[in-house]
Amino acid sequence: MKHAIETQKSLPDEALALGQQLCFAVYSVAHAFNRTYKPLLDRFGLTYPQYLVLLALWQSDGITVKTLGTELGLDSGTLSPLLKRLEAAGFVDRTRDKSDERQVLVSLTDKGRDLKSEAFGILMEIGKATGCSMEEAGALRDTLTALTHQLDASFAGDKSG
Amino acid sequence: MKHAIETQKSLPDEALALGQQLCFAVYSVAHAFNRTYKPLLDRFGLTYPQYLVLLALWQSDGITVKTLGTELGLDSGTLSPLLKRLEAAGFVDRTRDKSDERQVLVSLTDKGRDLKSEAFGILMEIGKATGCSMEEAGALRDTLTALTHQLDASFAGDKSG
DNA sequence: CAAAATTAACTTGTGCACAATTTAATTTTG
DNA sequence: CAAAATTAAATTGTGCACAAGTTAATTTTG
Repeated sequence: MKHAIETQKSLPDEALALGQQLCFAVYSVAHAFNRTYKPLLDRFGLTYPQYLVLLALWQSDGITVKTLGTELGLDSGTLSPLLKRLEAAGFVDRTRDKSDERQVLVSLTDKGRDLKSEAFGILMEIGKATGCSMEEAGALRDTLTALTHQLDASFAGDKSG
Repeated sequence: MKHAIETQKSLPDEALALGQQLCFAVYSVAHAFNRTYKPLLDRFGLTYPQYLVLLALWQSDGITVKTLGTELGLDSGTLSPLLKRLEAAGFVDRTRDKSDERQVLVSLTDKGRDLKSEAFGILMEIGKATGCSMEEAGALRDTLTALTHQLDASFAGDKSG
């Protein structure tokens, strides 16, 4: 009697297959990117999330942990220990904001700034590994960004409405 | 000599912006899916990776840890503790394979099998949250799956050649 | 202005994810 | 057939990711 007369419209069994799921395709490609980045970042002693933090800082140095978190979609529970490790490795400095002692300003050291020139090389390697043209990559990126916003909106919608 | 003559073409600074990166779009949508699944899975006391394991088992019950790992792209270092938790929660059983004592067979309990009927509802909720038609979702899934294979192939290619 | 509410960062605890190592079983080879 | 190589799981150690709770600074309000 288990899955019974079931779902009427009766989604076929294969609808549940891993290979059918968009979420699993996303999950898998995220891991694949991680694997691809790893050897490139290992040379600098960086993890992928640490590299994302540097990408953010190369665009706007000296921002708060909060701002960094907003850009990356991470909270301080993730960022605090990560930034400590980046500081220990000599890539960033963390200083209390004099005008608001609650905040901590994250800024690049010389070592952190210097690494930026290497990032262009990493970018090219990754671009090559994807096998995508700039246009394809850009289109896919925009599709995924839109999907992220759609999912976040649905999520927020569930809480209130 | 690596990427050598290189930056000649001189990628502009904005090429490094987070919003420009395909990898960051992937990273972000993966987290967005996680957030969307969380309230749906919390009701059953499941995490998202645990749910993926059940999806695999609903298609083919009684497989080895190794086979499960191949399907999910995970190793025993991740799966062993995860499966222990799934067993403790009563969703699966783990038994040594009599014909090859190295292997452990993972099979669904009644409780684990029963949960399958709920999965169709989760599928629908997620589908709704993505705001995609079946066709759009399928096309995006196929694009991402192809990209995963491309990245894995580049990765493997780096090690040998 | 003082009490209450809010905010930013940090801390604690749980659960992936993965590299590296260990242990035990099986297979290959000499 | 025994030694060597391989294989499957599990274990250990590091680093995210996130919920929940803490602390200290700031802002809001009565």
